[in-house]
Amino acid sequence: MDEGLVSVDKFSGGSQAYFLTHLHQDHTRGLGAAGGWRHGPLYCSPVTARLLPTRFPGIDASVLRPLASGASASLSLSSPSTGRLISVVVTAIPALHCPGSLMYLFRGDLGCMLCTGDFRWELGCERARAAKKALLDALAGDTVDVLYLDNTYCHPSISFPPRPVVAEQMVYIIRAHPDHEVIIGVDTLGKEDLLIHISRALQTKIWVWPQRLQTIHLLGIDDKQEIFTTHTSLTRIRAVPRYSLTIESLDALNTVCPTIGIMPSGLPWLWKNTKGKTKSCGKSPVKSIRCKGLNEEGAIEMDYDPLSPPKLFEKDSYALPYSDHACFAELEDFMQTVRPSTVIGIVSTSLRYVNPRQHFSHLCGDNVCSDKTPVKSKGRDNAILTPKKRKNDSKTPKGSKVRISSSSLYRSRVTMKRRQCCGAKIREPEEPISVD
DNA sequence: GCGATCAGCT
DNA sequence: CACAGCTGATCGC
Repeated sequence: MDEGLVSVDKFSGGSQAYFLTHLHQDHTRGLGAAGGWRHGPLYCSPVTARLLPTRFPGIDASVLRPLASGASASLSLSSPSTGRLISVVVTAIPALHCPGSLMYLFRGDLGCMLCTGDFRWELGCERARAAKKALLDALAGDTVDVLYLDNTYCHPSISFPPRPVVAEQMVYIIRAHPDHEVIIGVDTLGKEDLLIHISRALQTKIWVWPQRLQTIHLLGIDDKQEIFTTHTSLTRIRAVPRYSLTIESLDALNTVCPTIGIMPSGLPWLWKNTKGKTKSCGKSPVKSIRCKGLNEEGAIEMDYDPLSPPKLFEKDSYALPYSDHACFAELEDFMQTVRPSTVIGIVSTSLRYVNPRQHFSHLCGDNVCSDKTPVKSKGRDNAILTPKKRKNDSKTPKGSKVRISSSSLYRSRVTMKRRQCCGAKIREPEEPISVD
């Protein structure tokens, strides 16, 4: 296969065109290289293009090639080995992972390849049905030779409800704590729909940290500032960086006033109650919930008890299966729809890499072939058609002198700089707990 | 001294 | 466990 042509979510150079699926940090490594991005044209969604300069100030707007959902672009590449022209048409498909997230379908002289990036595939929701139609339209009957699949939750034991259902559960939980402050853990991008739903249902504004509000406004959400605020005095509900929602931070907040924490996440081990039993994928839920108007049947039955959701910690804090990645049934439908010749998972860890072929070989065209998927190192396998020189173990050279002097001063400055650029870690926002 | 990158952690 | 992402240490300019 010809190499050095196109890269998806990989920005180490050596390609002729670059594609960014969405603006989460684990997909943008290499984009912030010194002196700005200059390796080649960078394709992404218009939303991502709008947000990019805030994350990567050095980026030159002239290299950006915004591609709207459903739109196509023609690429004229040249083969690094023969110099011959290679024509490729790329089409952007909504990925429904976070704002601005896309899949990319490549068709042309190299065959047909689909890179999902991270995606969700809730076919009970209109948005996903539209995405499915866009994908089928773009495919136009072609067979996908290689599918690069978001295999984050590629295991039959993993299922979660559509996000609107979980959003309603969240409203339910907050309503059940009318006198509590509420802390919700979120990332730098994503789950805006969830927060908007909560705000509207409870007629309450939601506090976010300043950089998060900037992101929201760049997304074109809440221009009239009716939903989000950076003033804690206006609301009891706060969305804080996910990593800052800890036992310690909740304890600290509870010394001031009663506070619950809510972690919307697909991570299965979070949905355990205090006795350590997994609830939402277990056998007999205590109760189920009906949410009306979410699909044609008018209701979705839930295998989840909204009255006593799993505890995040041993406190009034909850984990909800609100996932921005497809669950197993959704992956199965996706595989059924695409029926690729080959599938490769884009997510892997050193401990557990779930090869999608393990579960979906019957949905692949080449299931007679032996498994040629390379053994994965920790990280994501995002590159396509690029020189596959992945360095697996870059050992840190030892032997340099240990410098101790002024290091603490240096540390704090680094931290301050990062906070200015990326947004601060918020532990006890604007709460006068102990000011010293 | 500074930015980039890695290891470690949640 | 680690979705995505913070933190501190270290490297190289």
